[in-house]
Amino acid sequence: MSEKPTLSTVAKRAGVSIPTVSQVMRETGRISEETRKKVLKAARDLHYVPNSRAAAMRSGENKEIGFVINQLGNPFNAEVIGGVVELLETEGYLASIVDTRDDPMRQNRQLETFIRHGRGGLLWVPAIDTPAQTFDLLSAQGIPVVTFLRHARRDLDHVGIRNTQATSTATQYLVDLGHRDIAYLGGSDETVVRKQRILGCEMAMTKNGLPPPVVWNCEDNKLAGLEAMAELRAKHPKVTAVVCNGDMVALGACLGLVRAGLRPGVDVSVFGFDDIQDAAVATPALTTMAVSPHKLGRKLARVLLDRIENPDMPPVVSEVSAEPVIRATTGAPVKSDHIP
Amino acid sequence: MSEKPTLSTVAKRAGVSIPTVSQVMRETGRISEETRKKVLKAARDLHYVPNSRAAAMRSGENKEIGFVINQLGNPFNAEVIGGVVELLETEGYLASIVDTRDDPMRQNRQLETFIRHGRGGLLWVPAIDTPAQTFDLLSAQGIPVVTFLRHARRDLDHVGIRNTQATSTATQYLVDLGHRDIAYLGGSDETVVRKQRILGCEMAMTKNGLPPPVVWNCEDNKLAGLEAMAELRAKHPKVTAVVCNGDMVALGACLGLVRAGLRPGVDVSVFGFDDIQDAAVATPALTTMAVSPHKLGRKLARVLLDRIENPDMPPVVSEVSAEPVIRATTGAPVKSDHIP
DNA sequence: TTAGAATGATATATCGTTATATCTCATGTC
DNA sequence: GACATGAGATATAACGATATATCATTCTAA
Repeated sequence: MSEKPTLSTVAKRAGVSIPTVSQVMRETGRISEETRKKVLKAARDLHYVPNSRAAAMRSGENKEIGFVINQLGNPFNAEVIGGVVELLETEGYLASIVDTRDDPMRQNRQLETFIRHGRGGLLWVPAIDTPAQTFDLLSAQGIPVVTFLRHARRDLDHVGIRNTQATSTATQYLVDLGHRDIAYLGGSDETVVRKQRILGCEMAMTKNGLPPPVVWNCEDNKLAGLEAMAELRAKHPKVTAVVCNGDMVALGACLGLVRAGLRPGVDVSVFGFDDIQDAAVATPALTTMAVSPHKLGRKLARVLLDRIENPDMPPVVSEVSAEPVIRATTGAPVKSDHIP
Repeated sequence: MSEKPTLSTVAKRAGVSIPTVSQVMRETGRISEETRKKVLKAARDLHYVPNSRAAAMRSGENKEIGFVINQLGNPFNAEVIGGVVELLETEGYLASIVDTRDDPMRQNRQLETFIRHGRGGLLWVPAIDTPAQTFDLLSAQGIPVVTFLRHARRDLDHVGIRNTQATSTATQYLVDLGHRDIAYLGGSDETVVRKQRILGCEMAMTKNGLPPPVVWNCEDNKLAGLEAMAELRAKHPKVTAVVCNGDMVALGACLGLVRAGLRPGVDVSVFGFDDIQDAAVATPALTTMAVSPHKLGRKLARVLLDRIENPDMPPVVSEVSAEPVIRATTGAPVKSDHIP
């Protein structure tokens, strides 16, 4: 109802000057106990909350962070966000998150919006086909930026996953079980992440003297995974195991198998990626490569804070390993299928 | 790398005064074509992006909105957020979202953070047991606030769902199918929302001369729903249908039935709420009450923008109806169970 | 020819803060 | 008693923008 309280309002009510109130609020310790009490009482009475943007303008210290992500609904990302927010909160920072849906135009608008609205640092999953112009825009602002998952520029800090290593591990596990016809399922984009994952799968196959995997594209959600699995089975009936681009696809693939009267983990093995919450609850429970999204988020935030504190460090790259979690959707191939 | 470009930087480069650049950027139309071009070129060369916080400070117009929600991971909420962001974007607003996880203390910190960081309006799902002090804080700032889902204060604008009507419809549908022993499953909180939903269920029962439903608490996620269904069956074996507090619980309940060797929609009927994406994909597909979260989000944003435009209107309350979507988890009760 | 209007640019004050410099006393020292 | 010392408060300028008032010009009309 009433007008927003400011330093001036509080100062008037307490009968002191504006800088005095400012000093009390910032606890500089140079104000006598007596006036301090007067000021604090006035501030409480008026429900005064400092305006940190005005403060930021003067002092240069800006504690708002922007997080530009490619898919907000994704449960993995949701947990990453949780970790980011948690760490930033403890340091008094506020994070705002926007979803590019992998549209470079929207992304450019959003980054500009963040700059316009004065963010002190940015966390960023660069959209597919991000133009060079977008990177120029960012570097012209001299604002700290950390890329996440997709390592786009070497002159920017980066936090990501050891993708190649992860899918290589998953593939090797399937080969050790006895699988020979393995496919890579999911994704349709040309991202660094997906290329690395496919590469890991290929490397493991080659190392074992096997042909490279069939790569089958589809969007990263359950429904697409369900349909893609059916199509893949139709075109490549010999495939006995699939390494998936993500758990959503993997869960969809399992559903697809069940609908076709097949048992995931017995007739066809399915290996996921991410270890989202549903993976453990699903029936059968999903075998997957796990990275703790929460930890990843915390690390991401930490790298940004380090950069803010120390702007002149050389670029930092921090990659986290994924660990296999073996559940029920993987098993040895059924022999009879191989002797027609 | 370089320092952040400002009006002053651009003005110097273009050889004009600061207000001139400001006018060009704001397209007031009072600047000659010739100087306009000069200025625009300079701005482009420097990758100048206006600082809207400095602008907001002077002009009072603030296009940043805060959204304080109780559960960010929830897919229903994720879609609401999509709708909110979409509408706000078209009007040049930026939304930042924080997750209270229904903790009143955290919520208070977050609201204060938003005020501190100068938000021009707030969207808010009040946490359970929000203290009066929090409302005082908000009203002292004179900042536009719209509550969402949980209608806490009559002097604030509100957007929500017609909960009582919705569960009444669902329950009536089950009664019409022939069910007599119906339970309400899910939630453990004392929120307005849940009370309204239980009330709707009760009203429909009473109207049909039936006893009020058994109310069985559990958290709003799949795993909890799974366990709760088992417990409910053990304690109340006669129950042939459940109305659920949300789709996550409903899906969990279905899993629980399957694990117990029962068929959802045949042995026990399950009615969800929300119509999240998984509801249609699940096997069997979930019958549920659908509200379009996307539309709801757009409406929510619209109400806030109206309030910002017209601060002196009386409080607005806008409630949206939920529509039943009949799928496979509901059906007539099996007769044999009733004639032991 | 000259007052008056219209046009295009600039000067200045201001938003809510903080940094820096300055001021006013009381106190202590020689 | 004169002067330095320091604590506690305040005056002032700045951050990056916009609103308002003002200042040159040029153009129009009597």
